[in-house]
Amino acid sequence: MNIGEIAKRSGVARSTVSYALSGKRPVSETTRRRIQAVIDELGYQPNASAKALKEGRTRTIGLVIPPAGRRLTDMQLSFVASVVDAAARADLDVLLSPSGGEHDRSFERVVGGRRVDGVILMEIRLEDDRVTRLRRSGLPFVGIGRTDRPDEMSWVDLDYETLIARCVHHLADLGHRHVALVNRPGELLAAGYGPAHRARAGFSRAVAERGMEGVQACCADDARAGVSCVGRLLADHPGLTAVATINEAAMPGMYRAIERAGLSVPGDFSIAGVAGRHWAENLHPPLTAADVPADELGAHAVDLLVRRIADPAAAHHRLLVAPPVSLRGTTGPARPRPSADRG
Amino acid sequence: MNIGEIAKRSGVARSTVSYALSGKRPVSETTRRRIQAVIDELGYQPNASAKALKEGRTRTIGLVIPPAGRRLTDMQLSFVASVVDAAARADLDVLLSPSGGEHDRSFERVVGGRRVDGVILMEIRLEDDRVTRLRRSGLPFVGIGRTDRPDEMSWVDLDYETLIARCVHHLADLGHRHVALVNRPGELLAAGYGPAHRARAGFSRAVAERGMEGVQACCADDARAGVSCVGRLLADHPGLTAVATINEAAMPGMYRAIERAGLSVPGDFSIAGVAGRHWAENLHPPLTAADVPADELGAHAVDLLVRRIADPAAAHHRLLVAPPVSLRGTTGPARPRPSADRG
DNA sequence: TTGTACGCGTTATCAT
DNA sequence: ATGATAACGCGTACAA
Repeated sequence: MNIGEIAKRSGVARSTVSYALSGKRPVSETTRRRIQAVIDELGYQPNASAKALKEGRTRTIGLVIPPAGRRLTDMQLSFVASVVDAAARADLDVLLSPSGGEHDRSFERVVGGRRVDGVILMEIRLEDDRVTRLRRSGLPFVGIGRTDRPDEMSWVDLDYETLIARCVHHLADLGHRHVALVNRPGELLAAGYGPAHRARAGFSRAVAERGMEGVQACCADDARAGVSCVGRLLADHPGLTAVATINEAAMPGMYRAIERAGLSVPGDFSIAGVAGRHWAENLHPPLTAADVPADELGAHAVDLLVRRIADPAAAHHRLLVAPPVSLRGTTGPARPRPSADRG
Repeated sequence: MNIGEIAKRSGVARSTVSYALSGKRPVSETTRRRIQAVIDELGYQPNASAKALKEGRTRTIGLVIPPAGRRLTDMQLSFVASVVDAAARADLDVLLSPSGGEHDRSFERVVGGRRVDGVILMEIRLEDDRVTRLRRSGLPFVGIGRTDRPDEMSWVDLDYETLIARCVHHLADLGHRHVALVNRPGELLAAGYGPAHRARAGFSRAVAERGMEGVQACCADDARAGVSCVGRLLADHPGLTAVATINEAAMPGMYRAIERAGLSVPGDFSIAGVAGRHWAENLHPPLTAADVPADELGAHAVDLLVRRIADPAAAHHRLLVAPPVSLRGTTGPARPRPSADRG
């Protein structure tokens, strides 16, 4: 079913069908209705490829997500969901590209083949080849996250530095003197993943400001790693009474390790973190955490991208959010650990 | 950068460039290298729309996911992730369409505009307009889930009926005499959502076979609903000692309700369910559940779809899986409930 | 190897 | 207001 067929059956010219659909030239009501009747009958829809080829835009955006194999965290999934929803509201389709590096085939197809009008990039590193590649390509893009040159691109991001600092201050206010940061995986930190670095910085700063003792640990993104990571922290630091963390996926394991050590939360040990609201609420007990507004962030990213597509030369926009810490069930006054002789 | 430009700079015809890239006609090694040099220098990649227009295929598959607003369950997200990964391995891109009904704009764009070579459909209902629409369109498609006419399409699915029956039998073996089924939301059941209906059937059958007393409840897909649903079940049925469930998202709430009733798991009360392995393991205590192999199912769906695209006339294929129940920490011998006078 | 028609929708032009 | 015609976007594949 193509436009020529519709024209033939309606007894009009191809161009008339096109104009009837686009309204870019007046078409009499009678012919318009006749054409529409045929279209409805045959269920015609213009070929998206032909349209894209002619118009030079695809009405599709690319969403670059962390690559295969690695399991996405709840927060990342929330971003994906919110981007897809926001795009659908703007009548944009979303093409997913699970790509980590610049030379990923999927990434190259999406960026190089003009399959999309713009790209939303997730899990950005401080230095990121994909950002370089996208800038070189001239394709509009928006980061969920940012590089170490934040003024050179549009982005939305969480202020992990502030958030972790707030967690530490909250714990300090409760009397905790010895806290740990459970960070994202060491590979990510080594690869220059921004949130991991910024969480570090915020933690170090806050700990110094409050004259506390702080330890940092990296932890893989899963429950098992959370168990061993916190298990080790508890064993190595008898004075430790609290943990701050940005590692969502490890949280269930962290709870387990604390329980296995014979400690209760929040009676003997406190946890504060950064997580999506649902995730924090589903933990048991519910986690005191800065609630990440993934929905708004994703929607905002789409919004920025749509604007950038409309005017690629416009100034860059940024949005850095630092949601407040919601007090739930996992932080309480510091109490020396039962088996801790020193600390 | 288009193929004409490459041809000009290489001093050859456009078609020669095309043949040099596709290898569908011999091109002398010297010219091939000259062309390649120009391509590398300019970073040329063929325009995907033009290619799709000419070839009649997009090398893209559509993935229809549950629509906006409703939060996707962990299992649904696992399906999405596995489909995207499997597609990437096959060098296929994935276009996401968050659509519930047939008249969804996004759905129509994807199906009607020939934007994709095939479609994977999630959360299928026993009678599903989208299936009708897809069949009418002639576009190859594969279901993750199936309608009540399972022989008319290709699909992969979980055998919820068997799985829930197994959970019930497991509970019966442990001496439980009075169990409840916590199903998916009532709207889904009313809308004819297959898994909800099949879970019902499996539950009723197994309960009858073992001469048990069974109650059924629908529950929204979130923890809060889980709390109130199980809270009500516990209050209304003093003899109840176990729950079987397919409602992942409600599970954390179910745990909470049981705890609030002063019962321990699995000492006083047992839970068995159907869930992704990660989800089951992350619960506290880890859930005894049939571990849904979402990765394999998603990959298999992509595989079926690829085959269907290659040969749309081929016979339909199906895959019904019933993974075994992994015993974890939530089921134990039946024990009359502390406050239960009758039972 | 080259020239060219084709896939399909859009839009400008000239004419009615 | 509408028709007829053709150019265009870009890659592919057949005939020459």
